[in-house]
Amino acid sequence: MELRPPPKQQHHRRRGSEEEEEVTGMEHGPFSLRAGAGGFWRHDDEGRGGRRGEIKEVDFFLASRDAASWRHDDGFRGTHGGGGGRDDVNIGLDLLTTTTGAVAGGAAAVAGEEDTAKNHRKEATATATATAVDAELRRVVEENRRLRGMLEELTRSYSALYHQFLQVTQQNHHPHRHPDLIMNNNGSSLTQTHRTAAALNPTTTATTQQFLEPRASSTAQLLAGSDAAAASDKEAGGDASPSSLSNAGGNKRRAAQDETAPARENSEQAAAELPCRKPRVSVRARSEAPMISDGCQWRKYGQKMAKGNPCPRAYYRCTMAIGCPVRKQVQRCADDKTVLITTYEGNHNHQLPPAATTMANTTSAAAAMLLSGPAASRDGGLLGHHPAAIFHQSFPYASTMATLSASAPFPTITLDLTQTPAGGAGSAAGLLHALHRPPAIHPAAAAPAMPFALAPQLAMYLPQRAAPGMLPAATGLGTRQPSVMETVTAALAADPNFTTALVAAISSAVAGGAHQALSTTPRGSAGALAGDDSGDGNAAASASAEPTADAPATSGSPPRLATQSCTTST
DNA sequence: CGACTTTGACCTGCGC
DNA sequence: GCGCAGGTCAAAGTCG
Repeated sequence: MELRPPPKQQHHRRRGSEEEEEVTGMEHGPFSLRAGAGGFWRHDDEGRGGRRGEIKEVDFFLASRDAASWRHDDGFRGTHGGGGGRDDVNIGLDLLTTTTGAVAGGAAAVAGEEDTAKNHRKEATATATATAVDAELRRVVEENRRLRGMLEELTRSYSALYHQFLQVTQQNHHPHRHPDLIMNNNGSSLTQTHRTAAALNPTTTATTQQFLEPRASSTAQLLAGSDAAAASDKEAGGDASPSSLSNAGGNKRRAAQDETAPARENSEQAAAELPCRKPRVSVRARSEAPMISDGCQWRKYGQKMAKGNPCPRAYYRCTMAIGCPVRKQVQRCADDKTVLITTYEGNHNHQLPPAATTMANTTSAAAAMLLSGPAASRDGGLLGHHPAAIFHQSFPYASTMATLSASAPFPTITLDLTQTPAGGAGSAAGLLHALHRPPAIHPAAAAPAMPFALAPQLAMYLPQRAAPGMLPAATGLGTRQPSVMETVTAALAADPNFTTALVAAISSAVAGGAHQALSTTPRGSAGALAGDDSGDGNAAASASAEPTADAPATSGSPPRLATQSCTTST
């Protein structure tokens, strides 16, 4: 019998003062949980008469309307913020201007010496203020410079480790290389293999994953060999055997998957369908809320106590479409309970709402980045449009945030967004700087024949360019889609926490190609996804990047979308 | 009544 | 083969 925390159901169900108190406490957490900004959960609370006062989710992509009150609070942001179309100005300059105006007015109105002295004092005060602001600005810039240096060092270390990893992986898997892999390899390096293959055919992402999955290659070899049939039966859950029909759990799931692909034409397809081959993307974020809002609708189907962690792990299944295979696990970090670890597995078989798209793009792009390697972005040619390349071009700073674990049962890419540098604003500014270079992405987006089409998430940012097939609901809203910069700065304004800003920044600008590349499945749903790329764009356009009540994520949202809870005991 | 959460039971994979 | 841990199912309970 497994360990379980004391029953929390009653506590969860009966809204009491302590729950509200918890909410109150969360408002002071690193994530802004105020309802006024139109968070994803807010739609549910207000629109569906949900449980008031209950905050079970923190919106990762809270594009706060509070951005209207957005202000530069440091000089560096001001340096890069102007490109977002904002007219923000340096506070210090404002103060000076105001004071100067007061001086002029006073001089005109009063000629007395006392007033003159007073004006001199005011002027002196204004000068001192300007000096202080200037000094602060210099300090921030200097701190930013220092952090950049640290970041570059980290990046170098990461690259070195990554290449070591590639070498080790190549040594481990070369004897068991999949036939298709060999065909694609052409004697070139592992990295190059993936680069070329991925650029030519997104489906080869699955092939690349074989390098990352120790069991995968051996399985593929088994399936490709003379024992393919037997191995296939075994690996597929033995759905042909009578005994397995009565089995619950994994066999049923595999049987269900086999229903969608009754006849496997080759070993690659069979191997790729195995659940164990799905890579996972784990996002670590600091949050007091029990679950981050990623835009999708999730239904909790289980909760377990994981060994070595006092906090239970919750299992969620995507309910935005029937049969969507995507699942996620939510668990608090054992070491730091403020860190929420959300692990995604599988690929959506439906269009995603914008918020979900951003998260999917973020994780997928990070995964693509890691799968293809940091060197990929520096390549020209085919790889110039590889999602990883885009990710790198857009986020040269991001490589240090993501790690890949090949030791886990699943190839798991971890996006660690919990590490807030001391000069977070400086690093954020680096991202802002990166985001300020949209041409790195737009050309690829504009080319329909690219390995992946226009990133839907990005499409809505393109000026003068309506996403093809934009839903009337979107166009009818008449709301201006925020620019990348605005999204980032709005997030910064909504929540000074760096991780939040980071997520918003990455999510807003990562091209959808990465999503497509990684979401491509060998079953053909990939084709649907690829074909629906513009559909994603529709989805992205159908609702504003700001999840507001005006633009619900989906028309068919279950009533309790916002009240999904993860009862993580602490 | 439907949608959702909770939770005990069950299944599978893996290590010993 | 056994035990453990992870993952999932499905009945029961809850809520609007």
